[in-house]
Amino acid sequence: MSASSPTSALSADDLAALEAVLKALASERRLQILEWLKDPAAHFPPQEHGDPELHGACNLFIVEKLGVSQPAGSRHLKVLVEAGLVIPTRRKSWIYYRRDEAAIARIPELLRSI
Amino acid sequence: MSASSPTSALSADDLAALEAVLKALASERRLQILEWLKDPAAHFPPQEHGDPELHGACNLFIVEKLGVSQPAGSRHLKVLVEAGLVIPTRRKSWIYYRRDEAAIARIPELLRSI
DNA sequence: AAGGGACTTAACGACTATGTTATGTCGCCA
DNA sequence: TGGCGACATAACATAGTCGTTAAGTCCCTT
Repeated sequence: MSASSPTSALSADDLAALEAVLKALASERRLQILEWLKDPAAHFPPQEHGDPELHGACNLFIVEKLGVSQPAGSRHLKVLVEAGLVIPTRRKSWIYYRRDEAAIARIPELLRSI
Repeated sequence: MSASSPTSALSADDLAALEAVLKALASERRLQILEWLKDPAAHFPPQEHGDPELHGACNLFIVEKLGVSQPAGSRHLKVLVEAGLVIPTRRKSWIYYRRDEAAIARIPELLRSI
């Protein structure tokens, strides 16, 4: 995305890329996940393997806290991963998710050009 | 929305409100409209009534430039209005739309708390 | 007041999103 | 190595989005 100067015109490609990120974000469930992942240790049970600080929260914990079925929860996480907003870490037979703070921090900047 | 301090926790209400704005924005067509409305005079034909600078662009012009049917275009505009991102002005039998710059400027700030 | 132009509403179809349950796959551990 | 636990995939139902065409409403002009 060519977004750097605040008031520049946005190309069609810029708009499409923006739409993709916004679609991933435009879900209360997924916003909630991002919110929880700000502090995994505070929002999820202690994990035996996978440091909450380092690797984030386990798939199952997130799904359970969301209160939806396991496939539904996993799909939300997949959307966030594919949008580049969270980073998955496989460890043993679990998958941990943590925020990609750099990518998330870029979003307000992108929005400044709309 | 209680968003003011950058790293504060977001309430469920905050998340729902954010979702609403993001859903309105998560459309290439609507992003394109906002882009055009940055400079109506540059993107739309001259209008007899309704100053482009003051009142924005006419519904019909926007719809035509979008390249969709008139009801489809009007619905996109309605979404933007209901999200508080553009302001409609009725004049004669036309409706002009302009950006609500204050509301739009608030969005990146809101996104800083996710 | 009749007609036309601008927009809205209604009704429909296609596609996407989000949820479900059932079933697969696959790594770990006993 | 047999089985369980964690996650993925499949198949399906429902709801929302976005497009269409056809009517409806309503103001303006003549």
